[in-house]
Amino acid sequence: MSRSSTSRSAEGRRRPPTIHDVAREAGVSRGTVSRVLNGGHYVSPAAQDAVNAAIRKTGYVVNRHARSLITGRSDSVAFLLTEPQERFFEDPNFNVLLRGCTQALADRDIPLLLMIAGTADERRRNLRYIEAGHVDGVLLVSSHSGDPVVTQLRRAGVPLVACGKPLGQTAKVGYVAADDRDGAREMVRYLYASGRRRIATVTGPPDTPGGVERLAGYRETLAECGLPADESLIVPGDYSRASGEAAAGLLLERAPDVDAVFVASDLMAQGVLDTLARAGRRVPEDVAVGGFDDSPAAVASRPPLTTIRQPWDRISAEMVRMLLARIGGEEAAGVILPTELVRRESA
Amino acid sequence: MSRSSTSRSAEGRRRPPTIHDVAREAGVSRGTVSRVLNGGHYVSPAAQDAVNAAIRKTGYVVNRHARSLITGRSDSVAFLLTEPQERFFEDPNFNVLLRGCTQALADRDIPLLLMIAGTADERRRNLRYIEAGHVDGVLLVSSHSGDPVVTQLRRAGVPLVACGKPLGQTAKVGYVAADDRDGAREMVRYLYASGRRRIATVTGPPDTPGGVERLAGYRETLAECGLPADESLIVPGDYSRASGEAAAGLLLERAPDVDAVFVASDLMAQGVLDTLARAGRRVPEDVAVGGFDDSPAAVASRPPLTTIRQPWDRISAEMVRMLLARIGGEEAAGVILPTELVRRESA
DNA sequence: TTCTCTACTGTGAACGCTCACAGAAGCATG
DNA sequence: CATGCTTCTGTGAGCGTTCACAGTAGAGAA
Repeated sequence: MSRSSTSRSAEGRRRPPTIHDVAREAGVSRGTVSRVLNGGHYVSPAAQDAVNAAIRKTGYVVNRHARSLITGRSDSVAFLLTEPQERFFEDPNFNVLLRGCTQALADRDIPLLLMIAGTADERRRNLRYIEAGHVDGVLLVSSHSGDPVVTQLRRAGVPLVACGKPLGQTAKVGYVAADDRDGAREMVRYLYASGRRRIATVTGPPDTPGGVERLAGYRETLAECGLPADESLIVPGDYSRASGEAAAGLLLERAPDVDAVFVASDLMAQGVLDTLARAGRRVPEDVAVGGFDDSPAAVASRPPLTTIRQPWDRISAEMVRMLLARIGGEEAAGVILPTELVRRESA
Repeated sequence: MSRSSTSRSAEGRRRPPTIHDVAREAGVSRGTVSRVLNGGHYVSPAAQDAVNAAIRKTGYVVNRHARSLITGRSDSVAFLLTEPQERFFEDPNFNVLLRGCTQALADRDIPLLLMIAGTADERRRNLRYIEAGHVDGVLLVSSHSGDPVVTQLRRAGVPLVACGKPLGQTAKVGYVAADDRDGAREMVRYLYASGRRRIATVTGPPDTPGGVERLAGYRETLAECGLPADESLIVPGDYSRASGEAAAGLLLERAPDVDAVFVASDLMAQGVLDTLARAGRRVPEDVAVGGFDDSPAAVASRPPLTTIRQPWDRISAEMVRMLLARIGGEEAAGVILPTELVRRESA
């Protein structure tokens, strides 16, 4: 009555081989095959070889559903993107990050589930999915602080690693971030060293780590260099190109004698360049412009942007490493990675 | 010996409720709960309500591993990206596509697994994963033709929907594409209608659908309009900005009297604009420039680019719809969606 | 010899679900 | 009153794996 060994239906996919087929082929029991599959401890070399040969011969691939059912692990992780919907997708940094994480996970044979939770409804749905244990951990990319997702996932006990230092409760939340403050310091120091004395800044939103830390670095360095703290030189932005344009306009009005601008993102810096060009200021002769991110836009802009490189490849690799460690039971920790000044023509 | 009902460990996650817990809570059997979960056929209204209440009360979420183990379906699909590694991630079109697919799938509560197969090794690994039945279908984004992945997935009988018409064997492969040829036609017609008579083109690679079809549309329209077919007006590109710059340089050399260029991608069009600006040609007064894609770059470029909009939102929605239909047993089909001319300042 | 220890192997029993089937109840038809 | 149909419900089996446990064989020690 039951189907014959290695049966296949006439049309369609053949029934994939099970651990049982492999065991029969190798002349051992299911248990031994399972042991080979899971590290090969307490397996004789002969059995080991027989099983491996049988796996090759049958084309066996483990059924992850069956495995997950019993182990309680899913061997997959979520890449969860919350908040500002399409914003992230336009951000070149995000691409690099997603790509890096996918790669790092693939190396460990772990699939990545991409989740986008723009609306509250999507957030609820994704949260339910995650809390149901369908993934072992979450890589969280959330721009703004006070994200309710963080709190909920923490409460549910789901291993979590965030990109960028969460501004609120950081306990029990692992994170990997670039050294925003030090990057800002380096840029402002560089502008100062090249002779600039009226150094302005265009900031990011005050509820993002980058908005806070880069501004802090700017302030510290001015003080270090003995320059006066002039609030009219500090203009807020929201990371968008348009806000960079507007900020530069405001700046030229308030402080026409400005000779350098440290802009908290490359995208905004492009807007600043546009406004400066329209106002007839030459870059870098009249005004030096420094960006942040080293996005592709930095190379494409005219003139090419001197900027601070964020080590996205290292960030993604570290996020994955940390998440897997957390899944393995390790405690939460924070890692801050160094940035690097990239000199181009704008400063 | 066994754990008490709804047991929870002191620390860590509590044991999630099973279908059994729900059944007990609702005073019905597992079977009835299962029926409610799967459409509610042959369930009395009273039982229906009791089960739904019990689900809410217990916070039950179906264990997809257990379900998949028996149904043989995984209720997840792969988004498979093959070939040119980071190229795609720099392409804004790709972002929109990925986002659209994630969204469309999320609406149906189906997770998307992101797979990147740049190297042959990654291709092999991902293929093994897919063929093992870990996903129900594949959304394939592959730029170049003759992709071995297509053949292998077809042979394995995995439901497959490609983005863009596969140039090779199209039988049994579903695809969704923009109407490249008609888009090109519309642009060239528009250039002609605005009085241009020396209309050049910068093409995409000849092994991509966009490279072939957009060129064909260009040729057809010139003939229609009674303009001579002048091969010196056709310059090859590879979709990159740099290749656009180079192509425009070559073009100005070969045909200095050119008064319009239809460029097969916005990115290349930006390169063309750069070269034209350096050569002192005004756009659109001296030379009109038309792009293709309507990427964010089209708005950002100076002057803003007249271009052909690809309906990425509809493409992604249709890809998902078609894939699910194929998983449901429907035959492969091809869908071609209309493009749209977007008038800005460059033409 | 006998015992213990180690290295290895096989065997049920789960994991949480769906599916097929059997059966019960209600109602109309012969 | 039996028969059939429809609607609904519960039950046992089994999906493919891992895990705990029981067992075997061989080596070395007493």
